[in-house]
Amino acid sequence: MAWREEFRERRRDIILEAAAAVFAERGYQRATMKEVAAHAGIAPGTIYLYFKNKRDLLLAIADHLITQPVDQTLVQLADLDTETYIAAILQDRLQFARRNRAFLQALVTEIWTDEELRERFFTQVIGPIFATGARYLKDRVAQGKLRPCRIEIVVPAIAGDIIILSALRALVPGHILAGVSDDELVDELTQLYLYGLQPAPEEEAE
Amino acid sequence: MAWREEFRERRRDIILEAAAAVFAERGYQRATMKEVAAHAGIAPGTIYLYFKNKRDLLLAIADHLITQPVDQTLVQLADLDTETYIAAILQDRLQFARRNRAFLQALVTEIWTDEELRERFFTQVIGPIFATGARYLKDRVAQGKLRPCRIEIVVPAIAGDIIILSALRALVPGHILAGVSDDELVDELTQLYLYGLQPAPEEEAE
DNA sequence: CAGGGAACTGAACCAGTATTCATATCCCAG
DNA sequence: CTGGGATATGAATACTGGTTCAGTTCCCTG
Repeated sequence: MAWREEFRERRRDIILEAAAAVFAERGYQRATMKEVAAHAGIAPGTIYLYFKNKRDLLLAIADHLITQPVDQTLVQLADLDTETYIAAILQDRLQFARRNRAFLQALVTEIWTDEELRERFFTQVIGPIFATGARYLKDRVAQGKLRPCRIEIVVPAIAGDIIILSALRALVPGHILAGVSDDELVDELTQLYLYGLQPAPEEEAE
Repeated sequence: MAWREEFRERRRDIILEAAAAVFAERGYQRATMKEVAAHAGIAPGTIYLYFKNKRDLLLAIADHLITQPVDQTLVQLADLDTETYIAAILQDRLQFARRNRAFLQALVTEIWTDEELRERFFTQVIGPIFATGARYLKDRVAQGKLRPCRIEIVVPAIAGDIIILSALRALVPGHILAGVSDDELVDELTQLYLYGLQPAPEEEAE
């Protein structure tokens, strides 16, 4: 009997992924239930056996992100030296963005105008990520390994930057960041955040 | 006779601003022409005497941003020292974002799913801004006043960061960047981009 | 003051779409 | 094989909202 449950669960996932794909492609508002159904290979009516309505589908997309195992990676890496750690964070954010591209983009189109969705997303998804970063940074500063800084500004700056840059790259591949790879992006930003734009002092050879 | 033209022009602006406000508030898709009309204090039909259709209204919003005088500020400031200049850029971007909040936010909701709009926005608005920044940075690097870096990454990083942070602040004032002022934001980011997170060498007292 | 053109109005139209539900299909237990 | 519960279907429904246009108002000109 239990396998029935599982089957149902799997089908729900299929619909959810189809919805994410279509919403990401066309935006939540202009995407139609018919399109979502077609993409999932089912009839429109079937969706309503798994989700209350269109909006419920959107909220489920948010929940999907929320309930994802939060990156233990970041916690485990806390002993690495700063440079490696920052690079690891950036790398990790990039991969998260890539793995969940459709889900994230589906949300992005609605976040700006949907109070409830925004609230959910920021407290449940973004908040914990920032908290992890903040904890690490605070430690390092306390140890004198990083200069004192306003952590509540620096953390969103770093985490936001990598996301926005990869979004830019994906969105307008022709112009901005054309032909820049993940690794190049991570390297350059790591340098920027660690050492800034100051020229290296003369006496310290590379 | 000419004053008639001018009157017409002014009314067009009123409608455009109303549209930007309503689109920003509700998002382009869910905003109705009736709402725009009400906000402008006219009848729905009247809008169509000034704009072809709803989409034309959106494109006009983009054009409004495009035809704004591009910041001579940035060009004029090119002789300042690096720290002042970067702070000035960030300040300038913040003010631009503030002045055009409604127009920008109206676009943001659609950019993700509208190829044409995205193309326009990035080539006409973002492109020139990046170009100015890139030119400056290149000069400085050539003069040895900044370390060599991949300019095509650093410029979007800096320009994007300040925008995303101010957007975050406006969007979720309760959580992220609660109570951080423009000046604090600019100061902290300037330090970050110039000097990074490295602790200051011991021998150099503040 | 009369005539006429320009600007404005908002009710009506119609295309598109979220949701429902009567019907069909599937699949297992008896 | 067969009855029936669960599942799926997609045409029909109801409604929303962009756009039109016949009628009205406004204001200038002669």
